[in-house]
Amino acid sequence: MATAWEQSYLTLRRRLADGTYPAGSRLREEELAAQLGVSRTPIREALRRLDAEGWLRVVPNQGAFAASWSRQDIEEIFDLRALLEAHACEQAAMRPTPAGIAALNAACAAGEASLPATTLAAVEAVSDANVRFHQTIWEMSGQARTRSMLGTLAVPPMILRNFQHFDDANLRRSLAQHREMAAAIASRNPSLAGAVMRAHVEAGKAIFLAGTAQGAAGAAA
Amino acid sequence: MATAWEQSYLTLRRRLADGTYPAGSRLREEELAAQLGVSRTPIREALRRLDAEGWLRVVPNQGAFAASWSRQDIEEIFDLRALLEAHACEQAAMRPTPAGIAALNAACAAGEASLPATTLAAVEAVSDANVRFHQTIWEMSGQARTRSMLGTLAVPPMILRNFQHFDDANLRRSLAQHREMAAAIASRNPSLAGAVMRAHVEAGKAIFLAGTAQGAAGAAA
DNA sequence: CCGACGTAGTCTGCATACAATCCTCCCGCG
DNA sequence: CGCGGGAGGATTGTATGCAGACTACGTCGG
Repeated sequence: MATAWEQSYLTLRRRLADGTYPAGSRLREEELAAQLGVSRTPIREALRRLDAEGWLRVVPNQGAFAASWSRQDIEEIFDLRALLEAHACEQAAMRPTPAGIAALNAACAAGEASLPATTLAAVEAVSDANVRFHQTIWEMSGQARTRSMLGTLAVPPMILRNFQHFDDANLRRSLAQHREMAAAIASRNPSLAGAVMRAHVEAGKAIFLAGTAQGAAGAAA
Repeated sequence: MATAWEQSYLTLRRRLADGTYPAGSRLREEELAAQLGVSRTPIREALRRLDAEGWLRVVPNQGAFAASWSRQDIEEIFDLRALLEAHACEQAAMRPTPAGIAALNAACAAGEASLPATTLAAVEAVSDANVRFHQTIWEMSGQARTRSMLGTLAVPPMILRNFQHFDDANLRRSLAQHREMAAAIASRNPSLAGAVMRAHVEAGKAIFLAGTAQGAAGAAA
């Protein structure tokens, strides 16, 4: 078993992602400690890291508050994802590994196997495959900082939420782009791979912004 | 006065930047606590944050080790800087403020006033003006995550070290590029501003890599 | 002589206790 | 009735103590 603060960090991050703690809500240390069965010390260390990564905001003497995302935040996050994911994709295409390519194709196949995504479980399956695809590219890029930065951009929860807005055509287009990227990486074509990724993320941004047109994006659970 | 852990964080970060703690060296909690006049608790919280930001690496049950940068790390950092700084520069050029433009011009003037940079103090003065220029652009961009990500890329220490390698011609070219960017931002020309910034960072990368040609970049104090 | 094991020492991980700060609510005053 | 001030409670900030893990060194066996 890993350290208590690391476990707490992972648990809290997952809960922040899935909406267990709504945006803007206050997280009390003692309560979290009781829930996770540890003392306040490791909880505090986990909160410091979550603060550094933008999952929440710690105000001195006031406590931790779950982050909420405004429309401007959403746009910035997608813009940064477009930059960083394209960068990672180009790097991955410069040195593809057989294992990496196999993982990409496996993620593609897993996503396609869940179509048509008519149930929530199927949507989650596609989402999982999607996350695995992107994370595999991050790994293949060999860029440690790029990977960790993408990890702090709340990418997985955003992908999951976004998939609620995808219709069947969007899902198929998204998966087709994954196949395109996998092929471009396998054939060592960085500029193509990067360009497809940029388009892929920009398309996701457009769908996300359309889906939350006038709704309060930050309040979504 | 801020909290003890925040003070400790700032102090330790400065020492990691200026080489007080050499790359790879081990940082013992009790020793740091004694040096900063606090207990181990705030020190530990500061270390967690420095770990999250990449300044050091905390290994469970073994302690914290000051980060060392390989040539590959340096390249990745400059590549990310090129992406993110250009992005910030474009955003700043979309909504320039009078105060921001004034700050940019002031930083330019301060840098130029220290030329020719024949003494170490003059080099540091130019470096300070340089850092202020870049940070002003980050502020003007209004992109909170972009700013914080750039902050984690060890940019200030890298700029300072890099300036040791600049000759007079390089310094003048660098400052001329700053003037170019300031003008492009003032005239609301995002693509020009972003392009100049990309070139600016790429030039810095080339000089840095040439300067540390076969030397151990990570070991540099 | 070299390698493996055991043990003492040191340091980190976590829990607990105490101090300081902030928020809330109530009371008094204008 | 509205507003300012203060006491109480709640919550965070910091210090300390103890237990567990790792390191280093010495010793024993091959």
